[in-house]
Amino acid sequence: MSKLEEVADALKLLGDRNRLTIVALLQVKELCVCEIVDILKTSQPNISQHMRKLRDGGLVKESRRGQWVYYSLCLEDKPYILDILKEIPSQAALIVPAVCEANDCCT
Amino acid sequence: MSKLEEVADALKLLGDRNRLTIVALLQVKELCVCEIVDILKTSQPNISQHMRKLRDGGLVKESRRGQWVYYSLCLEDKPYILDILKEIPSQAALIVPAVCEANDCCT
DNA sequence: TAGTAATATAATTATTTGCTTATTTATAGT
DNA sequence: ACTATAAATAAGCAAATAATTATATTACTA
Repeated sequence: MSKLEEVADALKLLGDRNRLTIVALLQVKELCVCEIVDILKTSQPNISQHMRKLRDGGLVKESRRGQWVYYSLCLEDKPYILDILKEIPSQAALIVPAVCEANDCCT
Repeated sequence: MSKLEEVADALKLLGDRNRLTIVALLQVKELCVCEIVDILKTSQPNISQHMRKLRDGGLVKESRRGQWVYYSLCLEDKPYILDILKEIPSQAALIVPAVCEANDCCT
């Protein structure tokens, strides 16, 4: 696959409102699936499938800890994506620990 | 529309192999439709429709000169897109003036 | 080890998208 | 005015995509 195609594929991943929000959220801190579901107000399988696409595209990595799967950004080799994220206002305010306090998942 | 949605829409536009190539080509120089058709080896209506999307998304501007419509980049207010384009190898080699010499469109 | 919670996968559906073919509009040249 | 060329638009279609619902997997806990 050419470099251009690689970039196009990454941009296609980010060209979705939900996925771009997820990546922006992960810039604040790593999150578990349940918290992303809670923030984006959509179904758990929907988020699960978005996370798989982001993982297959090499944009995030996962780490299972107990019951929970935590996702974090993986953009060391993709500085242009960080430049894109700089353009987006911080999504930090969306992260409220309600679910996590109930679940004891994210500290 | 939120800033995030604006960025997502722009990235969706660029997340297509043909459109990303077109934008990369326009970084080299403005081009008329017939030359883009020739370079990308696809149909004229296909390119026309891609150009309309890029124009509606504010990424390119057009200028008609005689029979020909020339497109050029319009990215002053979108520096993050220039950062993306830096990631892509120059597509200059794709531009060969065969069609334009026959048509007298691009100098 | 039975039950529960978190996540993933499968199957399905509805929408969107990229492309094709056919037609129309716009401009130039005779 | 008539013809030719460039580009845009319209209509139709197949493939891709985002979402939903249902089910399976994994891990903790009592």
